[in-house]
Amino acid sequence: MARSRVTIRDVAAAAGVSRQTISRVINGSDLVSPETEARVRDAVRQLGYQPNAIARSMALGRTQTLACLSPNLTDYTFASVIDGAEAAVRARGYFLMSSSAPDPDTFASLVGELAGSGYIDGILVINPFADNRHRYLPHAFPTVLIGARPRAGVVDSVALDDVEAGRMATRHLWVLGHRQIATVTGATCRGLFTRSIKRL
Amino acid sequence: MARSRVTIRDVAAAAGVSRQTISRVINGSDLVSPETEARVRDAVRQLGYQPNAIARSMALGRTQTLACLSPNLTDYTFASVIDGAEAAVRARGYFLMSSSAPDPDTFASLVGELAGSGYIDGILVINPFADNRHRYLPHAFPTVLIGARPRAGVVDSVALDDVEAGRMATRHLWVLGHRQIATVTGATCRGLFTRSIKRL
DNA sequence: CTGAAAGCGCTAACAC
DNA sequence: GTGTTAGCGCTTTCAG
Repeated sequence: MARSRVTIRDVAAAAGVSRQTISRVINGSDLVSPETEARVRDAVRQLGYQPNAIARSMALGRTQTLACLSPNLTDYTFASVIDGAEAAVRARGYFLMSSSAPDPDTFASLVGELAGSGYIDGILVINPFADNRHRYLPHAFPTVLIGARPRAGVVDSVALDDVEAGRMATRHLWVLGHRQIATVTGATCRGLFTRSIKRL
Repeated sequence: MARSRVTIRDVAAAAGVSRQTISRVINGSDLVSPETEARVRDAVRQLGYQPNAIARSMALGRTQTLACLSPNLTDYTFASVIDGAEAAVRARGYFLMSSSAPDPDTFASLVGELAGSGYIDGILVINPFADNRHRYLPHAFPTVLIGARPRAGVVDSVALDDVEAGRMATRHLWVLGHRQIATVTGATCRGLFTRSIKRL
């Protein structure tokens, strides 16, 4: 188990240097002599050392982990966004912890728990205006809204211009010569699409 | 930010007791006098204290966090499983960090990183036999396979009896009097379904 | 019932 | 270049 794993101390002993030097090598500091570095890397390899992320987070005050909250995980649109977010996040050396909050209450308590526990460096909120959950957005905590309308204003947000998207799709069909164009939507966006088409 | 938050120290000072006592109250130890406890709870509330999960993990040697790895997040079946797992996990006071590993390589590196970093107490693997990724399952690390065939054996696993499920569905239709029964599937399970129907 | 001391594994700030 | 000294915030002995 995690408890029994080899620590920076063991590596230091094996390489005959101080822990600090190990830390330097691990974090790519360039103030280490090439030979020392080589010796350290050897020790690391032989002992199968992997730095403990928790201890690191503790010392650094940040966890390299982001949370992503969405109403649910099964909605294909949400899932796609999360998938993309995860790839982007990981490419930058972060982890993503995705959770779903079906209702505002769950959302509120999750946000409180996540933002307050120190487990997370920032939060991504998908569909922040669903059932008024934006009222429970974390205060003074790094947050990005996804799928927010641009009006979000105060916080950073990624918005999709649904109206323009509809217009583009319709125009495409129109250009192809189609004149009988139907749209299948849910209740909420029906109005937008209709308007979009009219204005073409 | 996390760094500026109120710590157990502040609460201790405010309540006029030692940190240890705060810790006891937080963790529901019963060796604290009712009045002390009340005083502590007051201080906690007034200062808006929330224990730091990282520090806690550090001291405890576990993180109360599980990881769930699936080939992707957008497959409805996977997403449903994750959604369920998350609810179950949370109900037991854990967090769930779901990640997707589209290919065996990603899977292998993710597993190594997660299992070795101390960030995670255990791993859930969805569809462990997809593209042979079971070869890269973590060694000596708490793991549960989901969607594994019962033959998994060595590790704990949750299996779905696809054949019996198909049989049940078909029988249901049969009983209703239907005789023309079709099945729409992907390439991999076609054989199973066909057999299931034949044996009815 | 409560407190004091030590330590989890790592990194930052200073020496040398 | 490299080592030493302090912590990060919490919990666990072990004393009182």
